[in-house]
Amino acid sequence: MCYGGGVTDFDPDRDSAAETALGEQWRALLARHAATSCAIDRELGEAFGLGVSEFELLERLREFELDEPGHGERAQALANTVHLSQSAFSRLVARMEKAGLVQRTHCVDDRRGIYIALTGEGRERYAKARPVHRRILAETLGSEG
Amino acid sequence: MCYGGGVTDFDPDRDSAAETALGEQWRALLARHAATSCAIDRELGEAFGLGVSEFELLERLREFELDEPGHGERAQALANTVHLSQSAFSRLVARMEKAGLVQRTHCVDDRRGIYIALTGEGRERYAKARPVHRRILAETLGSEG
DNA sequence: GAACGCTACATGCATATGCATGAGATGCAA
DNA sequence: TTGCATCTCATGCATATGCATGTAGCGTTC
Repeated sequence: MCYGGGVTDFDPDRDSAAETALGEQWRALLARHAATSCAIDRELGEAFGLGVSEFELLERLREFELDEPGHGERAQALANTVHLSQSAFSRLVARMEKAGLVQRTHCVDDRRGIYIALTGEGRERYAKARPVHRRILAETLGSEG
Repeated sequence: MCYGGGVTDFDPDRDSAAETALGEQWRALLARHAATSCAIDRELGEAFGLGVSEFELLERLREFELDEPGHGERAQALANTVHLSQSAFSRLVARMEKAGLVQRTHCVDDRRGIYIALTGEGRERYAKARPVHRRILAETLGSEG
């Protein structure tokens, strides 16, 4: 009889149960990420000229600012929080400085580093964009458990 | 005394509890997505010349193929599954055809549409890449709950 | 203090992406 | 049949990204 196959069967075209679960988790993550970041890019882009990365950076800067009002934050400390390569982060900051949302200043104690700080315009733009951002999160993440 | 503030206080710089939860969920999603897709791009890129989108397309094609061996799948049906714009999807298929992984054929019943099918090389590449992909998912998604 | 390695950020280059548009095919209406 | 709207995929263009590299400043060793 066929006894003996059971759970030890191996089919190279089939995942194990654990693999299947992870695969579904990954697909769900991809779908959510696409839907949400797409909506953010579209709505915040149209209304405020911001993308996902731009908004994230504004938000981190605002948090740092509330936490410790000062001269801004080191670039290195911020780069990790927005999931960009060092070069992409450098350009992101350059774009946003050009747009008047942030300001770069060289550190006095270590002239290799730079501080990045919100401008008034950046603070204002973030305040306006935040409700929209939160609404999008509620719409795209809230209903799906 | 300060009685009377309580839960009705509104601070434009603070989220409600629900907003905070969604915000954290979104940041976690961003972090996981970045870590996982980054690892996939790096490892599958080095070993097999595949990125996240390339692997996803191979996987969908393989699934369709196992489900119903035939002439391939309509482009339109696949485009939605990989979270790309129509133009990006078109170019993805073009790249992969050039690399010998898939094959495009015009539909006979509707000559506007195309069928996309795995080649032998595509099937083989997918079979080799899949264990690596699954391992990365286990490493980046498995441990984080 | 000169030379060396290391760190922090900027930039050249190749590429993947999205939007707008183009090109070909279909179907329907007059 | 002709004309027109629609559909499916491809392509021009602008831009964001990553990798490799460049540039400037720091620290250490001799």
